[in-house]
Amino acid sequence: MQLNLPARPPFSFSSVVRSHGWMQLAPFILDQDSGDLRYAHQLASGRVVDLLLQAAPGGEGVRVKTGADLDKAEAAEVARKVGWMLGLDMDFSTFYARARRTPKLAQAEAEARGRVLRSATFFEDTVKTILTTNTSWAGTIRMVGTLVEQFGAPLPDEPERRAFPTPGRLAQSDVATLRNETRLGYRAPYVLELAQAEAGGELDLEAYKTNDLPTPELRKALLAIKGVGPYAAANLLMLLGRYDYLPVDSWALKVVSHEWHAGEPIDPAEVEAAFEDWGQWKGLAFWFWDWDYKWDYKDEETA
DNA sequence: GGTAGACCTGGACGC
DNA sequence: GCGTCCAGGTCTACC
Repeated sequence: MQLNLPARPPFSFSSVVRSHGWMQLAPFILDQDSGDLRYAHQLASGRVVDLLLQAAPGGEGVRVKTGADLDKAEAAEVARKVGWMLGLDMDFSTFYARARRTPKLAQAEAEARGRVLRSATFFEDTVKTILTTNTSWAGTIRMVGTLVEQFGAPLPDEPERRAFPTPGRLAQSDVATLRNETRLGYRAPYVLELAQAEAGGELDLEAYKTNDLPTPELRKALLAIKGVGPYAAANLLMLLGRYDYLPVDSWALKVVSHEWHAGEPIDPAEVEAAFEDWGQWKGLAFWFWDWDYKWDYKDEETA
């Protein structure tokens, strides 16, 4: 079965996929040669499907292929989820108008930068974000991979590949297993607590995708999640399309320091100050800035 | 409100 | 091979 989904121009499938490191995290698999992205996903019905995402001919959208025969409701769910993951209808025209006048962002529109790859559910993105904190990128890849391997539902025709675990499945686990076998370390209780809250209905992360709370209030709600601090909240807000806060981590301190402070140690306030006048586009300007300092997470992975 | 120390893991390094 | 140190954000207790 095949779906062709249009995107608001400008759109580049490759730009979205390579917007950050998510395509290296299970259950995503990126084919480096073709640029195609595979994603195992468990639908609301419980069925696990393999989605092959690729640039549509002409580059104006995305083509979704799956070996599964989807009924009407399942096809609509896949279209909705993929639309969210790739931000197909997002509009960056205001950002581009400003970026055109900024040499370090001059290519943003031509390269269709702005969209960042997201997981199918905000629960998945929240867990993944917690697993990026206080560890190396290789550690994040390992933890997410093990979590999917141990708790994800398998694809019927390819059982070694699994979907990201549902909150309900993770909620049935326990801290000792997550800590010692999944090797999440001290993050184990955070992930378990999050899964239990989501599965029990005390939390509805999926609703965060569409709610219209002012960003500071949404941030406050995210900060109330154990394991989510200022960096993780800003990262999650970016994934929700809110760019008013910067995800200041050690990488941010490094690139800003080399860009404007001759490599001298700086504090988070100086990172914020560097992008203060970008207002609601702060996060995007920061994320797609053409830094002088070229180190990024990929260096660590291939080191 | 600000700060110090603890939390885990894996990699680098010295022996 | 073993032990030690360090980097990576967040939480909690304390001032």
